[in-house]
Amino acid sequence: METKYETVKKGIKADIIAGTYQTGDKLPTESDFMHQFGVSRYTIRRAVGELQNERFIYRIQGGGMFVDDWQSERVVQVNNKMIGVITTHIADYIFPNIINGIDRIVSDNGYSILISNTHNNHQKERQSLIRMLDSDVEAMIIEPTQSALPNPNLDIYKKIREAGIPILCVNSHYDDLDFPYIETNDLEAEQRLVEYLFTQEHEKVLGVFQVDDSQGVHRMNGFVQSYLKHPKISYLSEILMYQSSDEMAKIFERITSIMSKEDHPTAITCYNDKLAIQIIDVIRSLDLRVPEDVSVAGFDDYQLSEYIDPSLTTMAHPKEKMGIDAGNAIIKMINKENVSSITYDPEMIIRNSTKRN
Amino acid sequence: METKYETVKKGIKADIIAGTYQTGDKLPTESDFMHQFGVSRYTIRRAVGELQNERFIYRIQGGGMFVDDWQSERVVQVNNKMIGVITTHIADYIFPNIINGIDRIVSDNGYSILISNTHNNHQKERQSLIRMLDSDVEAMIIEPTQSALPNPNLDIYKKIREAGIPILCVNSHYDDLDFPYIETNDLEAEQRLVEYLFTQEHEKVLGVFQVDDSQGVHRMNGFVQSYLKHPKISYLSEILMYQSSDEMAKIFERITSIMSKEDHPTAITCYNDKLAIQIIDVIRSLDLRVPEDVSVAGFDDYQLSEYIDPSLTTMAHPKEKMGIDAGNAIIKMINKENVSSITYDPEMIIRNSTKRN
DNA sequence: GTAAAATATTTGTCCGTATAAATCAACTAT
DNA sequence: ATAGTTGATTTATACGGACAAATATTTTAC
Repeated sequence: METKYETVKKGIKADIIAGTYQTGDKLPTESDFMHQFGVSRYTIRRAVGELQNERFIYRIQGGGMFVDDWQSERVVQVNNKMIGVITTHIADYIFPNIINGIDRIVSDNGYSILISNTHNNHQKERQSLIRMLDSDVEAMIIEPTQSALPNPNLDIYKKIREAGIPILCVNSHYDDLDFPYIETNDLEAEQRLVEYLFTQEHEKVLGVFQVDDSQGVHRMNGFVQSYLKHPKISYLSEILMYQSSDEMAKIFERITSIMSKEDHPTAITCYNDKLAIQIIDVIRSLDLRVPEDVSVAGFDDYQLSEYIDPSLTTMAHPKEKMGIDAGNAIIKMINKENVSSITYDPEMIIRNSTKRN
Repeated sequence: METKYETVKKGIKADIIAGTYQTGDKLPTESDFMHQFGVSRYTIRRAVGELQNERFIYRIQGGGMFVDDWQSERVVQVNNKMIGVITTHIADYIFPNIINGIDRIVSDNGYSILISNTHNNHQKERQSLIRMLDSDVEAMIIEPTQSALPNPNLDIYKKIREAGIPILCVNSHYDDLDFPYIETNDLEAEQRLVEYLFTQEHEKVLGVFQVDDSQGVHRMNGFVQSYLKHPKISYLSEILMYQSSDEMAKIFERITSIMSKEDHPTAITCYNDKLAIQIIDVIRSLDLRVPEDVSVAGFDDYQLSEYIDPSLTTMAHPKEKMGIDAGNAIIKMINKENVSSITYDPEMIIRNSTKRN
C-alpha cells in the first residue's frame, strides 16, 4: 500500500507534468489541497516539501506555492556528454595533434572533451582519474603515465571498469590492464631506422632516449636489437638515457663530451624530432657539420621537420590520424561495439640530415 | 534568530564532522535527542531528515540512525568543478602552451578543463558555447574566433552573462563585449620589429600576415604604421595577406614570385615563427641566403626557434605565462574578485636570421 | 543450546492544534 | 492619487499524541 503523502505527491506531480499547472502558475493553497485530498495539513506539507526538493515547485511564505521551471532543469542533467582525455603533457609536441584528431570526431558526435594532464606523474594521474570519475565522463582516452613502470593506480582503474566506463589507451599501453590501445610499433620502427643508418655505412651510432615512457624504452630496445643483429660492431654502440625530469643542459653536456672525442659516433638517432633539432644545434657549436660529419635522425615527423636546414630524417608518426582513429574507436566503445587495438608501422622519411656523400 | 531544528541540525552535524560520531556509528535515538536538546520529536525528525538528505546520516526503521559515509560523498558533490576553455585551434602552435599554463593553475584549485575547438568558425563557436553552458561550467576562458569580424553569437554570450558565468578572453578580445582579456600588444610589437629592420638599413620589407584573427590584423597594422612614420620609403612596402583556410602552397607561390624579382624585398616579417621557418625554406629554394640576402623575422618565440639554423629573430610571446595569468584571473573571477585586463609588451629577441654584415 | 514467540525499542506515518512570519488586499488618512 | 495601516491569507515552525512497521531484545518452550 502506498502512503498518503506519496499519493498526494504523485497527484500533484502528474498535474504539473500534464500541464494542468503550468510553469509559474500559482498552485492551490495547503488548505485547498487538504480538502481536495481529504488529508491533514502535515500530509500535504510532506508531499509538497518533497516536490520542492525535486525542483518541481517553489514556495514563498505568505505568498503561495508555484510551479518551478522543472523542464529546463531536466535538460541540463541529460546534456553532459563528455569524454575524458588524460595526457602526460598537453602542450608537448605531438599530443596537441592527437587531441585535435580526437576532437574532430567526438565533437561531431555531440561530445565534449574534458582534458587533464599528469605531467608524467602517477600521483597526478590518480587525481585526474578520480576527477574524471566524479565528473561522470562517458568514456576515457588515456595516454599512459610512466608506462614503463608498474602502475600504482590499479584500484582506480578497477573502479572505472566496474562503473562500465570504457577506456582506450593511446601512444602506449599498460601491460597489466587489457584496455584496447592505439600505438605505433616503436621497437620495429627504430630497428628499421638504425638498419638504414648501417646501410649508410655508419657503424658507431649514438642513441639518445627518454626512458620514462614506454615509447622511449621501445625505441631504445629497437636500437639495441639492431646492434645485436650485427654482433661484429655491437661494441661500437653508445646509448644515452635520460628522464623527462632531467635538466636538458646536462644531457647536452654529455653529448658534447661524447662528440668531442676523436672517434666520435658518426650518427645520432634521437628519441624524437624536437630533441634532434636541439642536438643538431649542439653539434654545430662543436664545429661539426650535419650531415657531412654527423648524421642525425629524429622520430615522429614533427610538422616543421621538413622545413628546417637540414631537413630531418625521421619516422612518420600518424599523430592526427591516431587521434581520429582514437575518436572513432571510443565512440564505438560507447555504443558497446567491439574494437581491436591498432598498431601503426611508421614510414621512414629520409631527408637531408642523414645524407652521406 | 535561528530556528530550533536548525540548531539541532547544526549540533549533530558538528559532532559528525568533529568525529564524535564516526562513520558507521549508531547515533542516539530520537528520544535521546529530544531530552538532549529539550525539543519535541517533530523538531528532531526535521533536523535528522535534512541531514539524511545531505547524506550525513541514514536511517533504518526500527534499527536506528547511523552516520553515513559523508566524507567520500562530499568529494563527489564538490568535484565537478569545471572551467570551459574554447580555442580556435587546440593543436596550433602556441595555444597548447597556454592551455598548459591554465591547467597548472586551475587543477591546483581543483578544477578540470573542458576544452573545445572552433576551427576559427563562428558556427562551431556557437556549438561550443552552448555545450559549455549545458555542461554547467563555472567559468570560461575563450580565445575569440575571427575576432576581426562582427560576432553573430552575442545572444549566447548574453545568456552566459545572465547565468552569472564569468568569461575571460585570451590572445585577443571582442570589441563589443566588455569581458576582461589577456593579450599581447601586437600592434606596438610589430612596429618595434619593423623599426629594428629599418635600423638594419632594410627599406623594402615584405609583411606576410594571416588576417582572420585580430592578432594578425594588429600585426599587419603595426607593419603599416611603421611605414607611415617613414613616408619617404613607404612606397617600398609590400604586404601579403592570407586566411587560415587558404592553401599554403599558393601563398608560397606568391612569395616565390615576389622574391624572384630583381629588386626583391631585403627582409620579410612574418605572421609567426612557424610561417617564418617555412618561408626561409622557400627562400633557400630560390638560391637566396638567410640572412645574407634576405633577413627573416618571426613572431611568438616558438620553442625551437633558437635551435634552428639560422636562429630566428622574433618577438617573445609569453605563452605559458599567459596561461598561468589566465588561470589565476579566472579563479579570482569565480571568487567574485575584480580582475583587470593585462596587455603584455613582447620582448624583441634578435638572433641570426636578421644579422646583416 | 536452539528455535520460536513475546515484548520492547525505534523509526515511519498521520492527525490536530497553536503561534510566527511573510505576503496580499482592502481600507484609511493625507 | 498615494502612502501608510490594518486585517486576512498563506506558508513556516513547533508541540503533543496516536498508531504502524521494522528491528532488537528477552523470554519461553523444546
